[in-house]
Amino acid sequence: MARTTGSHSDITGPRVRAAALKLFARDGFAAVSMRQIAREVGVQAGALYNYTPDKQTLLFDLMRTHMEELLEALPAPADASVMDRLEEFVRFHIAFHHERPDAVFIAYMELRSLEPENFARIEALRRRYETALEDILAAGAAQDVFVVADTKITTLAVIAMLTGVTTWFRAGGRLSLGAVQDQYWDMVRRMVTRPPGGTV
Amino acid sequence: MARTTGSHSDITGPRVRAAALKLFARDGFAAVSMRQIAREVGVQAGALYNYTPDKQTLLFDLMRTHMEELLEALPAPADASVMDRLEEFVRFHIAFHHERPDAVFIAYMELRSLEPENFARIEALRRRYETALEDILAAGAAQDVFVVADTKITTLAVIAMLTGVTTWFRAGGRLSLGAVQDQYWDMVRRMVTRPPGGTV
DNA sequence: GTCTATATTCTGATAGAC
DNA sequence: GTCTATCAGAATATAGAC
Repeated sequence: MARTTGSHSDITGPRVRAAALKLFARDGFAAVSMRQIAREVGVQAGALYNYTPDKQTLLFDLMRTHMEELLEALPAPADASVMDRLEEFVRFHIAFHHERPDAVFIAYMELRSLEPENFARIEALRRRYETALEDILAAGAAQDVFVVADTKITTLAVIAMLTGVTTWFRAGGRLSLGAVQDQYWDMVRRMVTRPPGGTV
Repeated sequence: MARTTGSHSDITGPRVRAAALKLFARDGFAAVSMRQIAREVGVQAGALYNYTPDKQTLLFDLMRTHMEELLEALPAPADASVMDRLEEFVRFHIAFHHERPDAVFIAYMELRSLEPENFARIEALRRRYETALEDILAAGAAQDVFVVADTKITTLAVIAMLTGVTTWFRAGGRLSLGAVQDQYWDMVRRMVTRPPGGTV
């Protein structure tokens, strides 16, 4: 119970964010109190305010950091074929989201907990990510490599499908990450292409 | 402000559930207070407890009702072809969920707000629904009509993809409900089949 | 069946000692 | 930088009048 004195700013800051990430993901932003976060970190509630001006900003910073890391890690448009670029996107999305289940969960479950200004900023980052996929689909459609009736709808459909993986996939289960990536790539590929010789 | 006396049990009960459904969907279970629900209905907070023993039960009843209605409306296994049964499922899912965006949203956003026993009961209903789709896919795979590497994964992928529609589709927008159903059915069909003559 | 009033607990956030 | 103590308000739920 002690821990009465000492400087821990370099350590405590990340621990506050880690605790908030874990608890927000498990119970939801509104259901988690600052005291719960403090207890998880091992400090008193008042000490949290050395690391965030308020609870809302704590949530926003978690979401913004996640989206920025996602965009930074996203493979840049290469001069590879559209088929290879799509495959790369699918595998990237599954792998990246698998490594950060809590952040992913928060990023699209807690959008409604954001105040309007913060919501707009996160939404803008999310759209940039969607656009990366939409660009690939549009390029493939233009080249007649993909059969896509509506690139916007297909973008949303593919992302919804891929993000759903995080709700059930756990390492060490029946399937390896690679096997899951293989299967989803197979489904996405068939979804947007028509094999040579097809009659429909 | 009056409304001081009178019997309204037949009217007020449904209005309490409607208000809770709306507010839970918009702000989340934990973020909505009983006072807010009461204000929406036009009664005092204490009066709500004539219609629900507590807030948790109110949420549970909303979710259970939704899942039961979903299962009841689900087309029964017919002796139609597996292809027709799959198409029927896809169109049904989109149409049914489109009619009840609030209930759908709550049903899979607020699972974590349920106490363990209630969670188990809702989860059981959800699994029955998934099984209906999985049965169709398994039957189609057995008949070599569908190409499905893993029926469980494909089931989850299709449901995630279809449910995602509710996050963006609004009647009166760019696309009609029928057009959306057509496009999703096209994507799902390609996802699980290989056209005759395909070489891969 | 709804009201008013209230018990009890918890909330986010701040002040000041160390 | 963390603690203790506290403020002001809101939370769920209940009791009893009408």
